[in-house]
Formats: sequence, structure tokens, C-alpha cells
Amino acid sequence: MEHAGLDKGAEGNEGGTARRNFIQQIIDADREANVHEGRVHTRFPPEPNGFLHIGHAKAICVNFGLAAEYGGQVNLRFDDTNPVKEDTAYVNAIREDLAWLGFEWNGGEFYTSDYFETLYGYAVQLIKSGDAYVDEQSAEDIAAQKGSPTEPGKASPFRDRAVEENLTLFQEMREGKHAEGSMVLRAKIDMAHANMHMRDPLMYRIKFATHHRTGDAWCIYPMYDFAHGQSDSIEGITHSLCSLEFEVHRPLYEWYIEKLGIFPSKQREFARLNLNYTIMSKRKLLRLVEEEVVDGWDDPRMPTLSGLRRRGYSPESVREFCDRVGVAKRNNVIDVGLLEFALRDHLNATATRAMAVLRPIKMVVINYPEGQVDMLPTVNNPENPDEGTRDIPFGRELYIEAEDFKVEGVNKKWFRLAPGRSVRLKSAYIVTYVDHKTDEAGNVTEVHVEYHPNSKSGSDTSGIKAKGTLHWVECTHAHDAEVRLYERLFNDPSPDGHKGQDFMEFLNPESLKILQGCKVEPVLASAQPGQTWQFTRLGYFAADSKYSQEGKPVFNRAVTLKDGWKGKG
RNA sequence: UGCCCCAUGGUGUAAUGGUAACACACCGGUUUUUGGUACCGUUUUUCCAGGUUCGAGUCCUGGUGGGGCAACCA
Repeated sequence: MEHAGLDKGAEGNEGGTARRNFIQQIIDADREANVHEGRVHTRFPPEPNGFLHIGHAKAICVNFGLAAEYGGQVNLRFDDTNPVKEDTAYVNAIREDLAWLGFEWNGGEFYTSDYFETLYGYAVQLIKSGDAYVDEQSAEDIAAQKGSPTEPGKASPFRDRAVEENLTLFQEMREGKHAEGSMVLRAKIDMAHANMHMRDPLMYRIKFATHHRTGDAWCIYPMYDFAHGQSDSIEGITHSLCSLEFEVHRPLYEWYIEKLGIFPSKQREFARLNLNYTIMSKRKLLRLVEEEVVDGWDDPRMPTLSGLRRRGYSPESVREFCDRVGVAKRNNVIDVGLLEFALRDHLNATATRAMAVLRPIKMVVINYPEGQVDMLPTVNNPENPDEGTRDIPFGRELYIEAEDFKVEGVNKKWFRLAPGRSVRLKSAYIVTYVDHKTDEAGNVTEVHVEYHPNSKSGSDTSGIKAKGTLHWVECTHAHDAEVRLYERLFNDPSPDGHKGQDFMEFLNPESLKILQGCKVEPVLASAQPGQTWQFTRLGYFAADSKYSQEGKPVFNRAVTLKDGWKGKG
């Protein structure tokens, strides 16, 4: 994978001075001790029940990044143990997002459901060793006996059932002879354990549901805890990385592996990503989609990878962001500004500059010949001379941005056009104000200027100093375009962090503005969906992959340029 | 009134017993045909109390604060 302009340098880690996060330090120590012959094998284990978001991107970068750094392998494993929530459509979407990010699962693609038979065998093994039993109580009764964090639980009346009977019943469960909810298989550990997860956790439950891969072959399904560690183990995963909330599951993870005597994968936990002004919960994102607050899971305001992609985020910028966020065990809230910075940083280096006028007013260059259009060269990307130049049309009538001209309140901080002022037209000439027209309401409709022929870009001998530079589009060659301006979806830094207040109360009513009749230069008319540009002085824009039509692009503003102008218009 | 994890500028992340640093943000300046970029600079940090040590952000004890844990979810 090429990371143009974003060389992070996975090299130089071996005993070097590079900054090491705690997981890298653990791996360094493991390799020092020659654990698993120094092998590093990670996995990314999404449940195929929804779309990936920026939070997943962090986990992805950690797992794939570590494998790459140590020359190891990484598996993609779909953790599909709950058929009622999972679907092949999600499998495909997850694959697509991963590929877009630029990662390859070089260890292979797996499904927990591939291991159902093996897992069943493991369960039988634990029954035989007296470590598991079939419980015929209701879910309510089992919950009631679980106790509480401060009170020990009580043993199930079925806890000491004979091994043979357990074996028979479990077999019957598999054969579909028992109703859903009528019995479960539980591990026999310790009903008084301080860790609630060790109080005889469920291993299997009955579900007469069709699985997206195994169909109706099974009617009993393993619980997460009885599947995850063993799946890691089966795949020879050396470092099983997950988020902090699984910390209390680790003793159980290890208990199963030890009782089963299988490959000792080790689980390590790190803090998940949190972003301010953003919600990450699948359930809440679903509400935004269902209540049509947004235009689907890939709405450009969504924190999903598909949304970021449509918005105009580059995979490089997302990876760079994840690298900068770091890995630790402390709960964090990252400023969404860091994500925007990563995008600007990458696009500044790579995006072609083009001119677009979002809210046009007409500028007439009164001393320019009527009907004459000249082609002027302009630099495609000043950050990258290799991109060369292209010619853009210039003529007597141009569109400029309405906010680039004003009559009232002009002071020394105002660099743009105003009565008595001169400005540079980007890649063209310096022009000086002559007069302007307004409508009945007093809105400026037209600005008249004179250009200085000897101020031509690249060969300016005029000696005139213009403080401001404006972007513009020549009228007869301008194309119409729709431009969508996005702001953050929520006004509040922590929309789901207010007790008693629904996150929907903090929606930003200004999060989407649709502008029609924007004027763009010719090259933008043929913008391809997904292609990203810098609109000079405005920001980075991507042609929308959903609404753009041949020759009629719709542009999404991915992010504005940093605004160093503190003055008020 | 249980168990587990965590605590470093505004936000993140390093420093592995020896000068608290890097990035983002903020503020100021230089350059600029993008009020962008680049470059320079300013401001701002080890939760508290004891202890060990020549020396503690780091180790120990006790507090305080935050997070997690009692789905037939993952």
C-alpha cells in the first residue's frame, strides 16, 4: 500500500527510539522471550450486524498495523454466533470498507460459524470433564440466581446433574428436541465469584433461526464468550486485541482455553475511540437512519466509513488520524478537529485546485473586449509541481463570490473587493473597482471593474499591490453544479452524554445546506464520483457518488480550508 | 459498599527510577497570486497525602476522581 506523503515509518522499531504504545511494548517483550517463536498474528473480528464506523477504523489500524509492523499476519473473522442479527449484506459492506481503507487480511478470511462443529466438540469435552451442565431453568430464574456484584449467586438445581445425562440432553438440544429457551448449556465455575462473568456463564442457547451461512444446520449457537477465545486459539492468534469493556471477560477467555488445553491466545484490551460532536453507538446511528434524519448509513455526515468515503475522506487520512490518536487504556474523547486536520493535511498535498463560485454575482470587466475569451494557465497544485498546469478561460464577464464584495463596513482588515479597492483575480489580472448595481432590496447584483493589462499573472509589471486574491469563473464557459455544505451533525460536544436528554435534541439544524446554481469551471463538469478537489479558497470537495450524473456533478464539501481570517465580513 | 481498569497542558499520546516531550487546538509573527500551505515564536502539564530512593510522572500504601462488570447480545 502506498501512503503518499504520509510516511509513518513502520521501520526503525526494532530497539529504536520510536514511540511505543503499551501493546507494542507487550509484543516486544513477548518476542524478546520468544513467545510463539516471536510470531505476531492478530485478527479483526466484527459481528456482521451493521456498518463499520470511525471507531472500528481504530481497531482495524491497530490490528492490521501491528501485523504489518512485525511482519506477521492478520485475519478477518466475522463473529457470527447470533443468527437473528447477522446478514451477508453486512459481510459484504465490511469487506468493502476494509478494502477501501487499503488493508488486506493476509492471514485469511474466517467465520466463527466455520467452527460450530469444533466448538460443539469442545462443549462435549467440558461436559465430560464435569465442567459444564445443562440447565433447564428459565432465563429469569438464572438471572435471579446470578446474585449481584455484592452478593454471591446461588447454584442451579441442575448444577450437579450426571455427566451422562448432560451429554444426552446437550445432544438432544442440538437435535432440536427442546424448545427455544427451555434449556441452556452452562460452564460450571463459581457462583460466588467476584467477577460476574465467572458465575456459571452460558455456553450455548437454543435458537431456531436461519443462519446467514449455516442455514438451518444448527439450532444451538455458542455465546460470545464460548466462541471468541477458542476461535482465536484455532486460528493461532497470538495477540487478541479488543476494547476495554472486555477486560472482565478475560478470566473467562483464559478459563476456557486452559480447561480445553488449546493454543493459548492472549487477550489485551485498549480504549476505544470516542469523538466529540459525534455518536458512535450502532443503535443510535440506526435511529438517525430510520427516522430519516440522514440520507442512509452512507450519509456524508455519518461517522461510518461509507459516510466518510462519500463525504470525501481519503483512506490515507483516516489511517493517519488513527495513528495520531494513539493506543492506550485511558478513556478518551478525541477532538473531531484532529480528523479534519488529517484530511486537510492529505488533501492539501494531493488534491487538484479548481475554481468554483458557490454564491455567484456577476463581475463585468468593462475595459476587456466584448466577446473575447482568452485561455490562461493555472497551476493544478502548488504543493506538487509535477501536476503541471491547465488552461482556464477568462473574459469580460465573470462570476465571483457574493461575499467577496461589500460596500459597507470596509476597514483595513478587509482584503477583498470594495469601492476604491483593487484585487487580484487568481491566475489572471488585477482589477480595480469602478461601480456596482443593486436590486430594489439593495443586494449587489453586478460589480464593474477595470483590469490592468500589465498585471497578468506571471508577468506582472504593473507595480500595483493587491492584498486580496479572489477566485472566479468565466460566465460563458461556466457550468452549473449543486454543492452540498456540511457541518457537524450535532451542536453539542457530547450529544449522548446528557442524562435525561435524548441525543436527538442536540441535532444541528444547519448540518446540511444545499446550494443550487453554483458556477464551476469547465474541468469540474467532468468530475468523476468520488474524485476530490480543492475549490480555491473554499475547501475540499468530492463529487457525490450517489447524486452526481454524467456532466452534472453534485459536490460534497468534505471540509473547509482552515480559516485564518478572524475578521467579520 | 464487591471485583477489574484508568489518572501527564484545552484534547490526545510519549518519557520504562535520571533535563516532562510530540501532535492537534489556541494566541502572535514572517512568507504567500488560496485570509490556504510553509516557517518561526508565545501560553498551558504529572489528581491528593504519605512512604522507598542520592533522585519518583514512573515503585509502595492510603485516599479522591473517572470508566467498566449482574443480556439465552457481541
